[in-house]
This record gives sequence, structure tokens and C-alpha cells, in this order.
Amino acid sequence: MDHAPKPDPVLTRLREGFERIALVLRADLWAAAGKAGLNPTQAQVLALLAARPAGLRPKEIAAHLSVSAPSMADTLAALERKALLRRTPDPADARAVIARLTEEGAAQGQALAAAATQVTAALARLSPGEQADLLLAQVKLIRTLQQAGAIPVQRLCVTCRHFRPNAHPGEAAPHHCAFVNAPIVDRDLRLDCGEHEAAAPAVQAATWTAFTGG
Amino acid sequence: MDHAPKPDPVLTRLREGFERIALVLRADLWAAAGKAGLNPTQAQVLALLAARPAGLRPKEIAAHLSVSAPSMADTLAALERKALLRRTPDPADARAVIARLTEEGAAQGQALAAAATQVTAALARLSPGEQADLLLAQVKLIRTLQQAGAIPVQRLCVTCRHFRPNAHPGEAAPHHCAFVNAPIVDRDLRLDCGEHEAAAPAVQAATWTAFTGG
DNA sequence: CGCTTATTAATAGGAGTCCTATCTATATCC
DNA sequence: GGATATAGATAGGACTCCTATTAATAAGCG
Repeated sequence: MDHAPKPDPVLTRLREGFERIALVLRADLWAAAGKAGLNPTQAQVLALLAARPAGLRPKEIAAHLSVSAPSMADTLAALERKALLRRTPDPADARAVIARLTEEGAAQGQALAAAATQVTAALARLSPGEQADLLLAQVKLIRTLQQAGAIPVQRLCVTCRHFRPNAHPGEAAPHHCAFVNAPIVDRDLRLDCGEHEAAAPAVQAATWTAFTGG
Repeated sequence: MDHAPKPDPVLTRLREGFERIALVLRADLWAAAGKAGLNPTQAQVLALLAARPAGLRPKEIAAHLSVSAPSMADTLAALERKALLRRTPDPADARAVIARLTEEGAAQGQALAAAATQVTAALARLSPGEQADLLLAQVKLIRTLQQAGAIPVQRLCVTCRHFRPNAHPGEAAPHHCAFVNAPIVDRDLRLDCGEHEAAAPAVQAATWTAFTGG
């Protein structure tokens, strides 16, 4: 009847933990969106596009948020009615459009992305060391998910051509970002950096080895 | 215009990481639910109740899943139509009902709760030590969220009267569960134990001190 | 160049979640 | 006994979200 292989119970418990936290994120999202007169999906689009001033194609937005393209078309139309977003033709491809936030939409999106929530309050109770370890675990998970094709390509430090892992071995801030030309600590690692430029695959592999092996 | 205090950027990044992973969980849920002919909310109810043979009240289920009671009534009605769930009057309170899974519903719920997903696959790539640290961080976060009232009371080892933190100091499995009368490791900590019995508040506080201080 | 195939986005139609507001029945407290 | 609170269900409506289809453009190939 059931032929799917069951994973190690520890993995199931860890997924369970993520699910619990995801439910709080969802409640937080409803609260924050409701305060702004939006619904959750609209708020997610605003928060996503607030970090992408150049805009994104509808299909890409749908992929980032794990919904179908028609569903996203619904949401984009709603945001356009509220004058928070504009869809313009893509000059590089006459089939495509580019969705960008208006000034008002960008302001709301930034507020939503940076707002304090129940989850950030709980995270604040962890020690700095625990926070750094948690961020590191997230980077590893997200990179794995990205490699598996479960999520679109993310703008992680560890896949960026400006990132120099363990450039300052033994020091408190061992890594280095060549773009801002400054050393960085684990807790500074970005999950969605605006200045990200993907490194070549071979470079990414080497970066990862230096990062994790250090 | 915006008076809400902004949290430390690290906390925002950590929340961002949880959000990314939550999107994958959502995609996993759609996939698993679709395979079973259900939709995501129905699947979540099945997975929740599969661990609660005694059943739960509709209001409690709604609280666990962060939706309103009327929404849950919709979903419970749908599951009842599919003969996966039964609602019976609560003998202890004539206003209340108890929702329990049928045999078929319990089988599907257990399969959903234990199934391998993209997230469990990614988690499997972490080292055992990283997995244990991550589980520990989740326990701390969930306990904090529970104390803040953001989520209903969870059946965590660290709030159970059978749990003896650091009963075997210095050993590989330092903790002990008096119910099964066996030592346990960090990675064995439960987030939703069927045998959980809440300890008195003062005992919980002492347990937590011994657990984290050890 | 002209034809086929792929890709991007929007639309149509429908199922179902999810909300607020309201209603009934029962419990609890004074 | 009567006021208040609580559990659940219902009504009505907005909106997400899906699959399937259509329109327009791009890209590959003889």
C-alpha cells in the first residue's frame, strides 16, 4: 500500500519543527498584511520585489513563491489595482513583462520585510552563537534545496563571485566580500544580497569547499 | 509614517531563512496532499490528528493550524464527507464535539506525517551534530513562542513531567525519560510526544534551567 | 526564408479556503 | 434564576489557487 521510503525519524522531527515555525510565520504574515490592507500573498510579493528594484517577471515571482503562474497573475492584477505595482513590457522580449513596485509599493514592501514579528522576537532570545549556527544551517539547507531544483536560484553569499571564504583565517571575521571590500562574520552572511553576481559553477564548488572546510 | 521598531538585521535574515524553507514545505505539502486527493489544509489536519488518537476539539485544531474556527469547520466537513474523520459529541461538555480520524484517515495522516520530502532530503545532508544543534534551536524557539502565546501548548520533552535533563552528566546520552525509563540524546528530543504530560510551572522552569545550564 | 515547436503571459471556469458577522445551545458565575 | 461567556455551526462574500485553453512572440531547423 505504501512504498515510499520513510526517512530517519530525526529528519521528520526537524521538518516538524520547521512546520511549527512556518505556522507562526503565516500568522505573522496575516497580521502584518491585514494591518496594511493586504492579504498574505500580496504582502509576500511586495516583500520580495522590495529587494529587486529592477523588477522580476511574473513567472519568476510565481516560482519564488511556489504558486502557479495564473495564481500570480491574479495577485499582480490586484496589486496593480491598488497602485502598488506596475507591469511594463520587457524590451528584451516582447512576450514578457516586468513587474516593478511603485514608490508606494516599495515603501510598504520594505516595511513588511523588516518588520518585527513574533518569530523575530523568539529569535532574539537565542544567544549570538546560536543565531550564527542557525544561519549557517539555513545557508546549507537553502543551498542544497537550490541545487536540487526545489527553489529558484537564491542570491547567497556562498554562490557569489565577490565572496572570499576564509580569506582571514583564524580571525573573528574570517570571510571577505570583495564588493564592499570588508571582512565579514558568519552572522553577516546574506540570503538575498542585492549585489549578488553568480560565480561560475567550478568557482562555486571551490568556494563551498573553502567555506565548509575552513 | 512608520513607528514600529526594526529588529536587528540578523534576526530579519534568520526569519528570511525560515520563510524560504517554509515555501518549500508548502510546495511539499501541495505535492503530498495532491497525491492523496486532498488539499493542503486537509492534509495538515490529517497529519496533526494522526498523532492524537484521542481526538481534538475543532477550536483546538484551528488554533494549532493558525486559522479561524469557521475555516476549520469547512475543512472538517470536507474530511467528514470523505470518511476520513468523524465528529462526535464530547461527553464532558454538551456544547463541544471531538474530531477523530477514521481508520482510513489515520493511515493517510501517518503516511503524510512520516513521508520523505524535499526538506527531509535537504536535512539529511547536514551532519549529525548540525542536526542536533538545529533541533535544539527549534526546541528553544518553539518553547519561547509557546510562552509568548504565539502557538498553543506543544508536547515538548522539556515541558514534560517525565523528562529528567542531565540525569547522566558527562555521558553521550545525558538526559532521561522516566516514562520509557531510558536515557536520551539531544537528537531524540520530541516536539510532539504522545506520552507527554505537562509538568507544573515551577518544575518546568527548573527543568529548563537544568537543561540549558548543563 | 518559412514552418514547427517552445515559451511567456493572460483568461475562463470552478473548487475550496478563509474571513467577519451572526445564531443556537450549553456552561459558568453571581 | 438570570447575566455573561464559550463551543460550534452557518451565511455570505472576497480571494487564492488550480487546470485547461488561447494569443503572441521567440527560437530552431530544413
